Amino acid sequence: MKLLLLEVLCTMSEYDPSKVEPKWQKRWADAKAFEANVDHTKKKFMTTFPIAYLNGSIHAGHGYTTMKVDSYARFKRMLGFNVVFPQGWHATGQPIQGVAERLKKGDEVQKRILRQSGVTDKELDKFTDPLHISNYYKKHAKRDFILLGASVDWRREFVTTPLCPPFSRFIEWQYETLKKLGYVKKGTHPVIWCSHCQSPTGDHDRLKGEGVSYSEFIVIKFPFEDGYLVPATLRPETIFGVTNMWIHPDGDYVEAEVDGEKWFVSESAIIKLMDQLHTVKIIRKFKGIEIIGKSCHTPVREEDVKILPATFVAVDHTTGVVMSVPSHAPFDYVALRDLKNNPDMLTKFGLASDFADDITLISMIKTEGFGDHPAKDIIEKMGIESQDDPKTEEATQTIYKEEFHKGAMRENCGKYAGTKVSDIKDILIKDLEVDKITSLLFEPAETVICRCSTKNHVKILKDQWFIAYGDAKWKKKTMDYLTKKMDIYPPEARQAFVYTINWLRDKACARKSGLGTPLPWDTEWLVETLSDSTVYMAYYTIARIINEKDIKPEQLPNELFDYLFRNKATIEETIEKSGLTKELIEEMKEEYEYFYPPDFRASAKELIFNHLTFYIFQHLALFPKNHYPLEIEANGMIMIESEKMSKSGGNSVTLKELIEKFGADATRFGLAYCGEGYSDASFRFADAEAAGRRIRTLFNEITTTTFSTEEKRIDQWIISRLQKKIIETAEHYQNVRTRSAIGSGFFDILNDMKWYEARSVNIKGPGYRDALLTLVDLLTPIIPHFAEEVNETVRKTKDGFASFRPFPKADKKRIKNKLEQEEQLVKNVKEDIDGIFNAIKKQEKKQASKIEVFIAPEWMNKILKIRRDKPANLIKAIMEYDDIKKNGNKAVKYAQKLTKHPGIDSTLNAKSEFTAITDAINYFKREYNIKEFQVTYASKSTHPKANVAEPGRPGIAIDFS
RNA sequence: GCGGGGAUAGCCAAGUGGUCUAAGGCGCAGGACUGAGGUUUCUGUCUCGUAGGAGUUCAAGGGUUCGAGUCCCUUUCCCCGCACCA
Repeated sequence: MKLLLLEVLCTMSEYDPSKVEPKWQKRWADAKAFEANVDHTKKKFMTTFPIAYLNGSIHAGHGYTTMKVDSYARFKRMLGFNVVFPQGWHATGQPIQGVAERLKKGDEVQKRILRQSGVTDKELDKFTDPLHISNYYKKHAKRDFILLGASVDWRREFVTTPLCPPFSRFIEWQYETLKKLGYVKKGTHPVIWCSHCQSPTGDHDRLKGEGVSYSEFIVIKFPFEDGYLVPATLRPETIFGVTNMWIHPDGDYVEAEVDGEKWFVSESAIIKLMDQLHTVKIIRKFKGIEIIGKSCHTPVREEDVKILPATFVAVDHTTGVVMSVPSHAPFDYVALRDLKNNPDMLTKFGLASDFADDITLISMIKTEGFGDHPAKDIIEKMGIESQDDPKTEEATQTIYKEEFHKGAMRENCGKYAGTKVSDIKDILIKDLEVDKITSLLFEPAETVICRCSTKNHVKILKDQWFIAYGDAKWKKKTMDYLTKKMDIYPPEARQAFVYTINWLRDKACARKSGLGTPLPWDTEWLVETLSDSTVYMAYYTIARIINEKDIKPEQLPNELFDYLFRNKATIEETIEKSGLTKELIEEMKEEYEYFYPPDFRASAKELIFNHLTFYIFQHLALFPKNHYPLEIEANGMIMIESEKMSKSGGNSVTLKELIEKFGADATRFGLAYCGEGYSDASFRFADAEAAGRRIRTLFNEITTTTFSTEEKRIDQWIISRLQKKIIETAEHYQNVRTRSAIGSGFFDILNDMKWYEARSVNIKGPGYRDALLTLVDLLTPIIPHFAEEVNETVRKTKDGFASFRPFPKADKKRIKNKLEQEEQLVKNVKEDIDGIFNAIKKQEKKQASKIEVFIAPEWMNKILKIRRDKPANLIKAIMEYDDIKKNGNKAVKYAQKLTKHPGIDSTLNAKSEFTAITDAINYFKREYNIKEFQVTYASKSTHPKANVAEPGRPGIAIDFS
């Protein structure tokens, strides 16, 4: 029977998130609580989270950023704003097709990822259809947002690409407008290219060379026979130190007609030259050995140099011809030394054994810390024996770095003498170009091998469509707007925006494969992912009407968008072209004018370098000034238990898994608490679990505690503290610092409540009740389901949601600094007593019989007060007062201590200290289980401990019986 | 390589010169409660210490200062971006 009662009690008080949370999610939906409509009596607030990509489940990372957005949205709602938080989906590009294709091939990793997101084996073969994939993930993603309790207005949903034809129309309008404004134009662009697959090789398509980009090599034309021998180099300035040329004796070379000139290059260079927009015709093929021993002519220095054999020459790299600068290039030095030391390497090719002997090193760069011939020095120092030694590469890097940063051109470099190496490249290239001595050749910085195992080269794509992010005026406008008008959270992220705006060049905005909206004027091209996701937030404002009225793409002509978003077309034209009623069009216009621009947008920080910056650029190009975006938050990545999350690595955690395990509120708490600001966050399961426990016990406490109505001193104290916490917490929310908001709005208040309990035993008064309920309000943006439940069961609110309660307002009149200081003094005294007890070894610790506390004499407070006026000489200043002077040595010592430690201070006077401690006598008696606790003015006692009393730090004497 | 951000105790993290004592959370240990477990709560959690003390610590090394986790320099390591890819 007793057991039964206990169980009943348990179930009664048990807070069960798995029942409470769905209940409130349903009620919010039924009441259309988060559906925001135009309401001119209220200020609007539009907040957005990037459209989620539909190639996988919503995971913890989405959850992390979503919590920044949702808690901010909920905070603003409590401040009285008419908040709209729309959400759409992203399907543009290759990845969704990629999933389908990998699945067709039976890829096991892909199958595992799909199974993890809840796909049964039976359904698996449907996922070979991209459309099915995006629909599937869309459905699940929306469900996950709802399960988390995100306060989204779902009427404004859409998906990119022709999967949602009205949205495609919006993109068509966007790009036609950008083109009209001159921001979209045609151009060429180099890409890493696979000649076998006939397509650019993206990072994910590479067997080798992930993340490798291309470098610009300078091809220099050395007159040779009736044409040119053309080495390619990254260091054109070393042309002043060229002593000979290197050719691989066994290499396949060709004589070819390149843009009307005759070039001698490796056979493998031909395809690169052709793909880099040169006209090329092969005349004949030959082996390298054929021209070894001949001479060519150096441009600039105007001398003949010999062509010599070298095995280190990589024939398939650049042009397969290398100019030799043995003074500064380790490979060249070693190769030359080899030839001189082994005459048979020369005689083998029919050359005289002393053929290379007359070649002397030419030093042409002076670098601090190096001799005349840095290559020679480093080779000898590192003990490199031959040109095939791998250390030679390392030596090359070292010299290149040093010379580039610290080196300057020597006197033998003509008009360039004295120029820094780091500056010369651009100057020299310009000069050489004028004389038509050079040409550009792009080559991957490191070897790139395609999945099809073909070695890749660089191809320059023609007729590419670009967005002119490199446009100087557009950049300046964007930069000005960013620096003058935008709020960026956290502040560190601003640097990244500035950097990105400066660095951006024209960006290719269309591709030929994947999903996407075709460019209206050139339909074989599809607008690519990062380009169709820049201003879609404007579409949210009209999406509700388009969805509800089922408006067809043909009813959305450019004139409509021009009228709505740019004030360009007239209403009459718009009605005529769209066939929509005036009423409907004006309704759309009103929605847009009311809700736009997005006030707030949050995303992971890596998107600053593309998406978030494009977002600013394009808004400035397309929309009127009053509709430019306002605040951006960029957060770090989320890690799980300090490990990077990776889908293929198998430690990816879906949002749904978290919610099933901990409940929505505990998950929200965990996500909000695991990080903030620019550095990476780490989600910890233990934290989410602890949050769940705290929520349950908090609920029990709220529902079961009876409060007294008598307001005591400690109630005033906690209320005073509370006002400060309200101010702090509101500030943290405003700065999107969810972790700090939980710190001040939850943990700090909880600690104050603990102290309150310790001080007042079993009585919980109005202050405690205030703290408890205010805490719930402060946390409503983080744990809304809980807040709703409290609102209903405790506040007995019949209609209206906790989500719309006003955010607590601090009452500054209730802040009592003196009272707080007095309470702090009590805490300090407790800590000191604890310190004393701690210092006594446990086994010898006896029951204390009496504790006596000595309050420092008032003249010491006077010294503190005098010091606050910052006199030049404190000791001199205090001696002008007789009451201090008569304490002589003691006063001087205290003054000296204060000078040494400027931080020591206390503004309470002796009388306040006395009252405060006296008020806490019962507390101390209880805490230490003693009969006698006495407070005495130090001036009235001869006890030795009375002497150590200082303001803010009373003397303490403990008697043991 | 270039640009940006970092490195604080077992873990996460607050802390941009001043109470000679480095918040808070998690975890862990012990006590209380319980038949037990969980919850809750108290105490402890760098070292030494029978009177509130002493010493050592904030990636490493150096410097500035009466005083440095905090400012400066050097080094090492980590994260993000470097594009046509979402």
